[in-house]
Amino acid sequence: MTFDAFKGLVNISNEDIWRDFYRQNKDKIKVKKEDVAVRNLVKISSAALSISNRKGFPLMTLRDLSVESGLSMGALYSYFSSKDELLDMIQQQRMTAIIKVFSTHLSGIDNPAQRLRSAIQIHLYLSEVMQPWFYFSYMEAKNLGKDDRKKAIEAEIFTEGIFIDIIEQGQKKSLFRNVDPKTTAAIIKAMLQDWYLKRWKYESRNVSVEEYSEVVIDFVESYLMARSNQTQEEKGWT
Amino acid sequence: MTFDAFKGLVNISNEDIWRDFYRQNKDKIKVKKEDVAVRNLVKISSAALSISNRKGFPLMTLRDLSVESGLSMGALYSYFSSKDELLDMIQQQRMTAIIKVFSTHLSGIDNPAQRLRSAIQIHLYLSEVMQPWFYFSYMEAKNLGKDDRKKAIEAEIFTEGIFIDIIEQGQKKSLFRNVDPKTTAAIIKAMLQDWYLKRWKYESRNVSVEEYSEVVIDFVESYLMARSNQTQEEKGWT
DNA sequence: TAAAAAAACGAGCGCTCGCTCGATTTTTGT
DNA sequence: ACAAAAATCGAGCGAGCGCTCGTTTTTTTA
Repeated sequence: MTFDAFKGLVNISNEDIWRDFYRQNKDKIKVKKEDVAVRNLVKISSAALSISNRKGFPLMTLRDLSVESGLSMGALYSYFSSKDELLDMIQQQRMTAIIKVFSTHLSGIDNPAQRLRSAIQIHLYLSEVMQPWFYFSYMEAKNLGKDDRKKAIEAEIFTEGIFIDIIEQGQKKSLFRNVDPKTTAAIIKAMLQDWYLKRWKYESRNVSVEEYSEVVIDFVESYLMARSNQTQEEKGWT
Repeated sequence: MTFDAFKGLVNISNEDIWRDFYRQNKDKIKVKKEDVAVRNLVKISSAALSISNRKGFPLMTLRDLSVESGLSMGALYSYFSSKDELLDMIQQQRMTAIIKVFSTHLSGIDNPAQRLRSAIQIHLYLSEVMQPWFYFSYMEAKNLGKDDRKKAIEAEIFTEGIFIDIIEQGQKKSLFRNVDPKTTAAIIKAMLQDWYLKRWKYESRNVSVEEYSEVVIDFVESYLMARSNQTQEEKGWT
């Protein structure tokens, strides 16, 4: 699947995401009219992500946010009750989106090899569509309260778990060699994260998300398919 | 080389590092006696890294630092002239150490395959010895001023450049297949960084730095040695 | 051992932060 | 068109920040 095709499919518009959020949190949000609330939630989250990716969430002041979002201090506090709650809101939205997209796009793919390729591609494409959110969640994870830190770790474990399962399935069917599934999955995650953490690098080198995706898949397949009975002498490594 | 052997060899004690720093910055530091200055610089940097790794540098107050280091506010300002300068000091020290250790341990190794293994191992072992520094530098990079941000990017490019060179050498000698050296090096870096960024994960799974090192080397060798004329049908991937 | 030099001290300054709330503007219902 | 309801406004608050500097304590010198 090309990235453009994926983008059309998921169509995770900020508006949809925040409309859902608003409906689930009508009691907390002081603004009564849905359209007004959704419009401003989109403005607020966009501004918050933009500023945070520039200087980090702790250094973002609510006055910054007020200017960038075009809302007054008071108006901002109609949508959240503290700066920490704003942080929670953004984290929560990202995790919901990840789980939703993964379960949608992986269902029906049974072959472990194909499942692996798809999972890598989905993760990369998703992080490309929602780059600021991914970057934000990763970099600000340690500023969360302990409840939310636990949630962030669960999210890390969730996506890693997808890869662990796939690798174990492939090993059971003797498609992959017997490497440690957990460490392998951890390394795959590291590769996927680099895409949104070092975007400046790949952008300056004109590496597209499709190209990066191919390299990662090739990397992982090479590792999982390497002939384990091949000695180092045969490889010419010594 | 085992990790313990490496640890004995480098012996980068905080004291040595800060003694060098003190001698190079006598003019800026108000304390005249070397032993007193070095002792306190060690205390300050240790405390700063400890607090920062807990809550991040921006959220660390100088009162926190005062309590944890055992020095008064005034005493702290005998060693640096602003919180930003403290950040610079720590960054600067890390980069000096990296360059020093790499050039020492890679000189004399000519075979690209062996050089690759050594470079991976050195990077992992070094980040293990200096974990708080590595973690700190990575996470606080975007809070630097633009001059120092440039330095941080240069450091990223420096280590990546080591791997790019090795890969190109290996390709020239036809030991490695013709993959893109830059993207490959970037992915190797991502693997190496995961070790110090997600230490909690590997610790809880009882993965040692030696074990992780073996997996990364295996991963990278598999990729660089994969037979490019092998079709997907042969691999059984379809 | 007492004067001088060095180091450490910490209350307090000016400032910015997160957040509040009475005043004001905009939208809605009739 | 106008009153009621909803939404927005932004000056101002107390807390806590980075940082200073007159004072005190410790160490060195002779």
